[in-house]
Amino acid sequence: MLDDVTQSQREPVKVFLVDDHALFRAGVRTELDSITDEVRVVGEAGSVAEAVAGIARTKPQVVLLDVHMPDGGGAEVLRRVRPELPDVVFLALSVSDAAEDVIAVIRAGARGYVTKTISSKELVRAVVRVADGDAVFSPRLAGFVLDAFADRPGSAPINDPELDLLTPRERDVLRLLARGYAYKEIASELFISVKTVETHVSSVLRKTQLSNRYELSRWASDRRLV
Amino acid sequence: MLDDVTQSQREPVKVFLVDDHALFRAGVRTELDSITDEVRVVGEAGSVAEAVAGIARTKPQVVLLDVHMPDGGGAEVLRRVRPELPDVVFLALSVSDAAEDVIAVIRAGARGYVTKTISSKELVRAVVRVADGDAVFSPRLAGFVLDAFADRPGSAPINDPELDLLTPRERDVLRLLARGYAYKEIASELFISVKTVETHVSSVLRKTQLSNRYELSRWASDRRLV
DNA sequence: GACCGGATCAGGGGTTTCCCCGATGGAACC
DNA sequence: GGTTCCATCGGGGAAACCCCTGATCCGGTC
Repeated sequence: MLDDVTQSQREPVKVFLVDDHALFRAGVRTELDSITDEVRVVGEAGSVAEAVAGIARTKPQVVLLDVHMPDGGGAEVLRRVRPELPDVVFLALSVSDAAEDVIAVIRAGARGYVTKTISSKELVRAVVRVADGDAVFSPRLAGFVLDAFADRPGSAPINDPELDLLTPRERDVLRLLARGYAYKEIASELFISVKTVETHVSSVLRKTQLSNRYELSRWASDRRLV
Repeated sequence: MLDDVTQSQREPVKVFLVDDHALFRAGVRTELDSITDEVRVVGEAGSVAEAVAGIARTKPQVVLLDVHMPDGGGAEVLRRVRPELPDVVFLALSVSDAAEDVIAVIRAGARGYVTKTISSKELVRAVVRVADGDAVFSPRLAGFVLDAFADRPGSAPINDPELDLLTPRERDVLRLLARGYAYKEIASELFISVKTVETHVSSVLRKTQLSNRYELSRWASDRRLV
């Protein structure tokens, strides 16, 4: 926020664009390249796989990253690129202003999150700032991260739309499941049959949109259910 | 960052100062009250106890909070005030730019952290922004929070006798396993066959004395391998 | 050169998980 | 008195997981 460094004195910041809409990429590229020489677009990609390869090849300083893409989220790109290239800075650029999207991509290592309502000029400024090591967020979005980071003051295990959907019995099962119990063990613990356990697990998986009990285990521990 | 709301149109933001140096408080109060009518200082305190009482009495929107005080840190004020007055916003204002100070006070619920090198004008702007629900950090400081929040990829996983027993490849497999990847996914990620994945998992289970991959998942996340 | 450990792969077999389907009894709500 | 939701149970099947054994190749070490 307070950096008055004279940008014109240095090399342009090398930027890589990741977004599954070619038209959007073209727009951003044109805007960034035309309005300033502070940034320079060195490559772009329309999928996770392309992004991983393209970033490794072009070695940008900053990656502008769409959060939702057909073959995986922006977080996936982060997870695959960061181990190899820890110095690349990621700035999420998304239509979504949902807290869970922001948190997920920041948790994966992005250093900022701006929505696509941003103007070209502001985007340039945001790119330069993250390249300088600053964090950049659209208004309100930083609060999501801080809330998630802060110790909730007594405010209990966390409330979530998905969590509210679960019935009491489903939570019982989930608690044990997350602790590593096998279905059979859960069954004997709760005095119900394995089949009933399966039914509950199925419901939980469906309601949480997760695909297996391993993710469920992590999901539950994120929510302090264990 | 992008809010162009006309401040002059609304009520001044009510600010409470907490700092153990009376002279510093006087300076801030004079500056804030003189240079603008966007903010108004409604009270001040030189200790944690005074702060808790004063904030409850004056009901400010924003509290400027020193991090280090004789009878407890700023985090202590936060912990005691927030349960009663959840709508009060805290902005840390400190000489320290140490990561642990920043993290501690943000974890306690502060919505920003600026150092005392800030100018009066910038401080006013920072106060207004946090009152608007934005997060405000001096340059570089936000990065500390994001780093602490992000899943750490390289940064010092815990060491353990069992962990030392694992071969590098076994750790690769374990990392993905703990993230909820299926064997098949791990195989394609690491360019090995499912059978090899099974072998590695078996070795890890044997070495860690655990009985299945769910326990393994929790074990790994306890050790920050994920 | 022999030995050992790490990494890779494979076969075979048993267990567990997951996902369809359907069913019953009870409570709550209109 | 029907409808809806919850909790319970089951069959059948596909996929994934776990374990055991055995095998090859490679890079160190003694």
